[in-house]
Amino acid sequence: MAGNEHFRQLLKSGNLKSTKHRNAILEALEKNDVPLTAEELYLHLKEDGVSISLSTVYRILETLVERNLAARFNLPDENKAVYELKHDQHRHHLLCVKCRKLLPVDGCPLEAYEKLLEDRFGFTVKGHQLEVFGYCADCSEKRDSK
Amino acid sequence: MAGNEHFRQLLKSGNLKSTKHRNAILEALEKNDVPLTAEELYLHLKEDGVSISLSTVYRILETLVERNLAARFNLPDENKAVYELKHDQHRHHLLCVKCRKLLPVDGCPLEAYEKLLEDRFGFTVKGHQLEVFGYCADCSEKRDSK
DNA sequence: ATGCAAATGCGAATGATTCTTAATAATATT
DNA sequence: AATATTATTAAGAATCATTCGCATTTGCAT
Repeated sequence: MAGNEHFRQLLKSGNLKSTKHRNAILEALEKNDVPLTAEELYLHLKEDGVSISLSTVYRILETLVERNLAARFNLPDENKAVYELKHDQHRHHLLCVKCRKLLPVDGCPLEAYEKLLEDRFGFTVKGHQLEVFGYCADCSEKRDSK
Repeated sequence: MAGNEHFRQLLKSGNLKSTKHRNAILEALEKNDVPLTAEELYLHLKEDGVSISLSTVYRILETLVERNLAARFNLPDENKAVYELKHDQHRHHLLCVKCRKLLPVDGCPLEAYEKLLEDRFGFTVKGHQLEVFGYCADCSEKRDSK
């Protein structure tokens, strides 16, 4: 129950009641530190002894995204969405196309580019989505030595 | 039938037979110049008098992506995939979150960043996916004047 | 403690995508 | 130009992710 109070605050900041399920989902997202699908979250909670309905998982995630506490996006070649907590530091991910591992990377290279887009196209940038994919260190090694 | 020979070449380059349906899909993708969903393509073809099955559209798109003639990705807040032809110039898109228009932008700001990732994480970058979203010139104006 | 609004469970409904199988069409060969 | 070979397509069923509807339960202000 360590971070419970922390999550309660977070939820209050979005005008949301603090419930067992919401706390559990926030905790799972924080603990894992990589984007997860609704079903992965559902299974993690189950393992932790939290009984929950899959549709509730979806509903909670939708709410968190709505209140800007979480982000939803898609990884390449997947037809399901993943979710992660909004971090202080804006971040992206490296996706290994071989082992499908995800490596979070803090920081972002796009500030200058977005200014350029605003100047050149009169487009008001509100955000972006960037995923980089390739071979992680482990899988690169194996490929090299082959 | 203007570009037929052009598409035939393209398909041959991927070891694919040139068929009415594949040509029609390539033509629709080229003509529209923005990413389209499988269903949008299906409807466009229908309007052009090309009778095709939706599952064939999916299968052809999958094949084109496999052979690296097209790219598949997801736009924010959509749970369906869109497809576009691979262009000579690597490109990204500006998505207007208000009117949902898509504006293609040639060029890419990520070369330096990818080198940095390779150095810092030993990650071998094969590609990336970047979509920028915000308000297009038209929709920005309306917001300003409000 | 009580009541009301918000949250949840459960299963059905929807929407996108993939699969299966029989029929058809595109190419290489004659 | 006809044929054999093999890839491609149609049609709809099946699957998977996600959303919805409604009855029940829970959190929280009073």
